[in-house]
Amino acid sequence: MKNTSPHACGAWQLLVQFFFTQRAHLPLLAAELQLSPAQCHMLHLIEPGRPIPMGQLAETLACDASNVTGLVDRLESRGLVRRRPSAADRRVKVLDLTPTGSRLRALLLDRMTTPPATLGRLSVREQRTLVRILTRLLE
Amino acid sequence: MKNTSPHACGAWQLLVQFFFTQRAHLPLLAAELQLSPAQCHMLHLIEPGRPIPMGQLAETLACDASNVTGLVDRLESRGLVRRRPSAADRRVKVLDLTPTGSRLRALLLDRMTTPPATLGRLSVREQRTLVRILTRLLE
DNA sequence: CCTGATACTTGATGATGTCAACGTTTGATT
DNA sequence: AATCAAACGTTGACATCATCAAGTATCAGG
Repeated sequence: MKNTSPHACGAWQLLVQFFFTQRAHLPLLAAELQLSPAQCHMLHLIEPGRPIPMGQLAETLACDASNVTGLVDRLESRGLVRRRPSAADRRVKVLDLTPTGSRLRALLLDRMTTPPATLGRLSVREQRTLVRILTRLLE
Repeated sequence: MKNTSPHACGAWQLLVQFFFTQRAHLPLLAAELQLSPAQCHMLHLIEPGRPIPMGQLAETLACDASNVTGLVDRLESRGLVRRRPSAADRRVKVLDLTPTGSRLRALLLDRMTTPPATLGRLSVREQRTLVRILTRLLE
């Protein structure tokens, strides 16, 4: 099958390599913002002005719902997030960023998406190619 | 500065996106092998036949040394890893995979590096380009 | 109404991760 | 040679992350 061509495997291995590298860097980056890696992941998923049900977070994180409860408890106690009952279904609670949370999220994304020096080694043309390919890859 | 060109930022944002997606998938993949995400990370770092000091693992994982102690305790109690005193320096303990650990690691890497269907959407030429670019990116 | 399913919470438990303190070993200084 | 500071790994205390089982409240269909 075409998915297991040598080049496809090689590319994916490199992406996995990248994943583990980032996984090791995240705790350091998170600590600078007084956050844990899990909280960074949460903050990344809650877009400002786009309230999201807790259940959907649990599904995206592929974790138990009770885990989300605890994570939101801590984020809420720090004033980063608000819990609101949904108007449509009073079982679901919808999360939204507070202004503080929104600012912290922006800071986090800024730190995370500031490209490392190694990206400067690519030509602009290669950078554009990389964007095009990754876009197709991630849908 | 050239690092913050729009294309470089865009590319890095996509890679961060990829990172969080994988971060959500890892627990599921790990559970199939009766491992935790952290244990997967450890196993990924210990190459068969290449003993590695615990301190080096702590540095690569950017975590406290005592954390490595606990992780290795569990891996060792499951017979995946061996602790040996280093001949050169009796303070350091060197880790090596057992045959069982080596097999499990191979299984893990196989699952992780099996490219998803979306990679099939790229042409072979694009796959090759991706490999070339990522290689430069990750050193 | 019931009844079952869904959404979230709670409590118990284990794994992950940090910090401070400790014992051992090492290397350099004196 | 004796000492002393630094390095390596371990231990214990503690917070967080994560799962499971059980519970409460709400919804939707019969």
